[in-house]
Amino acid sequence: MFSTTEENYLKAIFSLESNLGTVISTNHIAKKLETKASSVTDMIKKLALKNLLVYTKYKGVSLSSQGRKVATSIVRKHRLWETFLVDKLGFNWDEVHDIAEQLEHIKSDKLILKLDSYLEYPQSDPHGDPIPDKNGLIRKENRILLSDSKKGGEYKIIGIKDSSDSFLQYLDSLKINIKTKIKIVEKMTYDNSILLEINGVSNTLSAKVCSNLFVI
Amino acid sequence: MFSTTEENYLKAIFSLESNLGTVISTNHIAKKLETKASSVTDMIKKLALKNLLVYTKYKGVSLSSQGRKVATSIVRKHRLWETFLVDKLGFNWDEVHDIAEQLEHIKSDKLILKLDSYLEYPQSDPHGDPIPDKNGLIRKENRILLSDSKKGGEYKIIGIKDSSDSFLQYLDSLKINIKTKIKIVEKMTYDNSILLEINGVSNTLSAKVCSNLFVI
DNA sequence: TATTAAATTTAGATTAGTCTAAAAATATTT
DNA sequence: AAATATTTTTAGACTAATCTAAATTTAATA
Repeated sequence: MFSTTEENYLKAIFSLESNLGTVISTNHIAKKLETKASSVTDMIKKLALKNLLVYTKYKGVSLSSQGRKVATSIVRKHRLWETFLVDKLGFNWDEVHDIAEQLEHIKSDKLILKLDSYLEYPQSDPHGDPIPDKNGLIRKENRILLSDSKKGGEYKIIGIKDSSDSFLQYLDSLKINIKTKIKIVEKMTYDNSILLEINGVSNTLSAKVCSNLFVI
Repeated sequence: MFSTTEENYLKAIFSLESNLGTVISTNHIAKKLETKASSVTDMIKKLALKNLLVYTKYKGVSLSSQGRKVATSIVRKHRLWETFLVDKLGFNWDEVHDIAEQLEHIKSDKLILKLDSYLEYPQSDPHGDPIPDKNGLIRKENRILLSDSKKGGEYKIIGIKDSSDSFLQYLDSLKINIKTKIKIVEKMTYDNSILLEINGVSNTLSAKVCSNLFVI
């Protein structure tokens, strides 16, 4: 149906739309996919022709409902495969992105149905990101950033904003994981760092770390 | 390292060499891959340049040890994935070929190590074909064709020669599977069909079926 | 062995995806 | 509002893999 490249463009545009909430420019996509603006122009013309996105010259693109459907189905596959790699094969959460990036393009609806069932219909992937359902619907938690937490409050880590390998490894060293429970001991106004307690152990997290952790 | 297309050529040549035991001609490969001879010439030139096979103009090709290594690693991945699809995801044995055909090209050594371990180091795939080990070594059973069995003998089905969907489905209808035990009641000289017993039930298998089943 | 048939290779074209460099449009700044 | 900077698009070229049609080599046959 669609080439791997086409799927990657749709996924990238979907991700940009979700984060920026605006029409997406050629340069945005080029940066995201580490390619040249001219290549992007070529591809978005092609995707527009297939009615996967709406494109106005010099004005950027936005996904059509059909394009969004394709994009979310790729995201669904990516997150199901990541869950499989961690939960079943025993990979660490910082090792699975590149492999899932390949697996997400395998063409077989039945495979994904069976994988979903085998994993017992997970709601979120190893980084806490929600797994879209068969119809592309993405449940949204009323999560907040750890940086917006309140002193004295008790929270649970439920998502990672920056899922880079280095950040995930740093979280490992801090014994912070999805579902880890924390208590806010103090919020430092000087540098916006937070003093908190994890399993009875005190620790200080920098402002940068706090703005990349979702809690509930 | 290698493109999906290159890998498919190497796999096809490996399969042809295993079956024919000769130097492989351009036309052989073209037929196997359902492509044109001219395309094959282009690709084998390229593979020869990479030292994956030995090519003499107009005389055909044979895999180099390096090429054989790549080919067996693809076969290994294919058969491990087929095993996963049947044993873990619950696919029927006639449904897995096309999906494994895609999965075999996923690039990650660690993934295959972990998959192998997760499947508990299987020796053969759902069709009874041996799974090459990490070094590309393929254990060979001293199996025979059912057509070469002896009257009165007791055997076990251990492999399928023609793994086409339709044959596999026909075997399903006969309740014949890998590991099924059979007893040869009579060998009909007239049409080379065989009368046998499966779990106490008598059945006649045609010469064609018997020449596509491996037993031990 | 000369002729015909079959297999193989070459030449040139095509498609998908990418790139560089130049042109055109839009944004920003003075 | 004019000049400059940035973004975007176009034009033309490149690579990988494929194809058709023609040319060449090898095999088969009379």
